[in-house]
Amino acid sequence: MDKSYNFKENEDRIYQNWERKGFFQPKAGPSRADNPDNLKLEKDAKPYTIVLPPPNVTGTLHMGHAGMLAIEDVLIRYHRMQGERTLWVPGTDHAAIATQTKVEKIIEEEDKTRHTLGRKEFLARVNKIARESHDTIVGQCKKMGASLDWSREAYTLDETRNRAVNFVFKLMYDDGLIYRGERIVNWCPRCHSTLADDEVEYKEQKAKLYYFKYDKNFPIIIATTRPETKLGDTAVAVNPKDERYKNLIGKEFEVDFVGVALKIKIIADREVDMDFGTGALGVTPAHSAIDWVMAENNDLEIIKVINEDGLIKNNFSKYSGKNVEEARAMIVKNLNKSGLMEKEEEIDNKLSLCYRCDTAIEPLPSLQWFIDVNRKVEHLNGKSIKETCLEAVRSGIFGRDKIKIVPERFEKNYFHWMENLRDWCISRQIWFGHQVPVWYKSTVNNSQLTINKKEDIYVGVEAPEGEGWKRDEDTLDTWFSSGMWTFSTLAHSPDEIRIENGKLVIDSEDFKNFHPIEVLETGYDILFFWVARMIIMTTYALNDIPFQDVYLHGLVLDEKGKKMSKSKGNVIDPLDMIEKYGTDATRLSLIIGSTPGNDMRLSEEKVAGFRNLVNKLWNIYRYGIKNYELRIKNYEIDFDKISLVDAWIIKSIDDVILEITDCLENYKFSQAGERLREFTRDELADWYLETTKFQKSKEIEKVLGYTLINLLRLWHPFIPFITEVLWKNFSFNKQLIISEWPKIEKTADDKRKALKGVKFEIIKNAIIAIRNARAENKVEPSRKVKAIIYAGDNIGLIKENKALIKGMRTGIESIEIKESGPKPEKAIFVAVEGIEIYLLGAVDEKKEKKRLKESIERLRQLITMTKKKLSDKNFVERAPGAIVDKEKTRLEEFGIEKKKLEDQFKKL
RNA sequence: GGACGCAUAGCUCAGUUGGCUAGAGCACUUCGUUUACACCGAAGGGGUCCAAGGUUCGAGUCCUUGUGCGUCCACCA
Repeated sequence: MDKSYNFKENEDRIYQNWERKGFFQPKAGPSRADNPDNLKLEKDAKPYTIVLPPPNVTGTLHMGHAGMLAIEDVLIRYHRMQGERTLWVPGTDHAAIATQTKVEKIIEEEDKTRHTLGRKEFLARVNKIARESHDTIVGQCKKMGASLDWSREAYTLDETRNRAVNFVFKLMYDDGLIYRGERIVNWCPRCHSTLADDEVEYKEQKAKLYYFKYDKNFPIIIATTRPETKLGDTAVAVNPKDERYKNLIGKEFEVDFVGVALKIKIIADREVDMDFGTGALGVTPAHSAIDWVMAENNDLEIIKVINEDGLIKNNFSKYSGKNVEEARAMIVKNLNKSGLMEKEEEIDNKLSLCYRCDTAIEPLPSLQWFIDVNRKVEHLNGKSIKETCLEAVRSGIFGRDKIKIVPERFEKNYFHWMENLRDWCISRQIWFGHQVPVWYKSTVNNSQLTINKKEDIYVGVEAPEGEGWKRDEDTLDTWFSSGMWTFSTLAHSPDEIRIENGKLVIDSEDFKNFHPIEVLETGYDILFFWVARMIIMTTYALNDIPFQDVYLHGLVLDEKGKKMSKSKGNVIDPLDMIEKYGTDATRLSLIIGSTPGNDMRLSEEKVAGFRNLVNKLWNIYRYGIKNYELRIKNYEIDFDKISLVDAWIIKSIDDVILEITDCLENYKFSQAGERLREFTRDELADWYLETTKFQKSKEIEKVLGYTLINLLRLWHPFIPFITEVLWKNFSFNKQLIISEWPKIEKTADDKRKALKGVKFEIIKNAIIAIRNARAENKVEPSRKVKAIIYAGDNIGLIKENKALIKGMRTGIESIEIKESGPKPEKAIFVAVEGIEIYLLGAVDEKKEKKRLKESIERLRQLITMTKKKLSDKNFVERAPGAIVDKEKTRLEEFGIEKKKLEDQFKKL
């Protein structure tokens, strides 16, 4: 064995071996110990499912993905070892807008646009790039050691998923949930496309705020930065509390605004800020989202002023055909000329820009498809989507427990978002994605702004029969399809998806076995985008929840706390880290120190640190194998033959098994990793292994073997590769990945139960005391010294382990042990002779006294409190009997403990 | 403007329902190369747990207010 662990020799090889043997499939597990090649789990084994949040096929995986893979793989490997039928479904997301934009940028360099290429050829280009990206992503997942079941891989835009999308769309349409309506969208006049809200970029700039009246007879001065849109005003809104305008509310005026006739109604709206401008807002329903809502509430006429090229539409006299800047200049000029302009003021303004071309966004009304979140439907037991989704997390629904979000505080965010949810716009004017499954009679132009007659629209899974139908050119919001991810991935061909009695049916074994999934592990940044959408889609389509738990991880930031991005050049590539430090170290660096919902800073030093830890583990085994025969048939320990240190380490690993199991059951990955690190280095390597160099125990092979095999099992979910390599040193014919998770037997014999593990601490204390004594007095290392230990009651213990104390880096040549000395009896005292100083205490008398005093005081307080509690009628009446009994028991225990401490104190 | 979060050692962070002397990693100081490991070992220094007030026998932990920082949502007509 080499001095250092060579991960490069092992990782790819082992991954291929696992995959080839089918260990990533749900049938693999520890239940068939005798025949590892014929894996089969009992049918009644509990299923455990995670679906991988599908990475976008826009490029390569970053550290955030790596962290996600590491955490999910820990869960999957742990549950696999628990004997559950474990399934982790891989897949990728077509990420409609992101992918299309990326490809548009590429073809832009060839001086082409998607329009010059045409839909078919453009999509071919997109698909090619998506496929390349997909292959890279799959390779990266494998490098991370992720035990994903590749035989079940899915894609959000493949045929099976498309089938599910079309069916659910149709179901919702038939239920009246999906409707077509107008809404203000962010329109880029240059790209000729709508933009999602998060694709709009804001730029701080100075802008002019113009104060003017529409005409001489109009009573109110309004303020605006965009006079050209005022050609489409149909109202002026004021705050209902505003005394200045109160008496005008409800009145209507006919005005001549720079040569264009307008009808203006004065309306009241609480949204209006009384302190901005004149406190009066010219309402332009067609070109402002807020105004649109006001128009809906007040039943105002909608006049469109600007067209899709950013030009003023027809019928606006001389302004028609001008672009917005020209029109603005003309109107400002006219207002000045006619004396209607009151003043111009410079203000700070945020300009909305297209993130692609920096063109100013034009808010325009456009015909879109929506999902009504407030309509009550029979399919949801007469409730609305909103109500259902709130209930699913608040109290549970469809007979399931409530969906638990970890960390809990995000439940508040979820409720807040869901309560304020508006109808979900699901159509997008891009080509890459699930095309809306709607056809129109060819006599109707679907980009027009009129709503079609009902008989001219066909909604279905396949194209309609007959001539003259033309499909809607729009595609669906990417979250519409990824919202179905937990169940759509469990179908493996389009035939398995159908509608029955107005409900979606997934007719596959996998769906029956694995839905709903156990936990959705994803980033908190997509709680609303994705997690909420999954709850919407699943509760509606299946009348079930998509998942029981949601675990939200944080973002992986660079060491300065900044988001990693290519433009900043601060990206740490997971593949680089794997190449340099190995997958195991990379995984640990992402798990330890990462707590749910909190961002994490990552540096290369951190990864290097964990490489060192992995190497430590390697050397622990190297030592063990070199010095002991560990390939033995059984590791049953004869408790009569073990030494004090053996008992200590057995007790310790047993405790660790319980702790790690508890941590993993409760999503405390970081804590589990830290505890394992502590045990591995501080307890096993630094103490137990050191003692084996000096102690003679007959059972040492079994004890060491028992400790090591359990340690490997506990570490395996975190660092799968090195643990699998080391596992070979033991006499198991089953690979570690499908071995049992360690358990502490309930039927353990009395001797095991009696293991306290604390006595060795006394020896440890003596050794540490001697080391300290030497260090503090700066003894030359070569100087040979003699130690005298006053051991008190522990004299037997110390005597038995004299050799150990001498050997454990104490630098002591000889030891004399005395029962009593010049100091009190209970404590151990160490004296180092042969040098100037004479005596040092292992236990500081002053400190000890203080500690005892404080402990006694605390117990006194506890007793007071408990007595008070028990005498409180309210408490006794309110608390169940068990709690009252518990309090009584505690009171007794406190009393005994207090007495003990008081005795100790007296002796001091 | 609305909501949520964070503030603990020089740095990065743990600290589960209030309860042993507030912990870890890195960094720092001193010592050490004894055949598992220099990708190493031993010992050590360093904290008014942001401030003020409150609840409690007891607060890093719960409540209120303030300060600083961050994130998300809405958005300035």
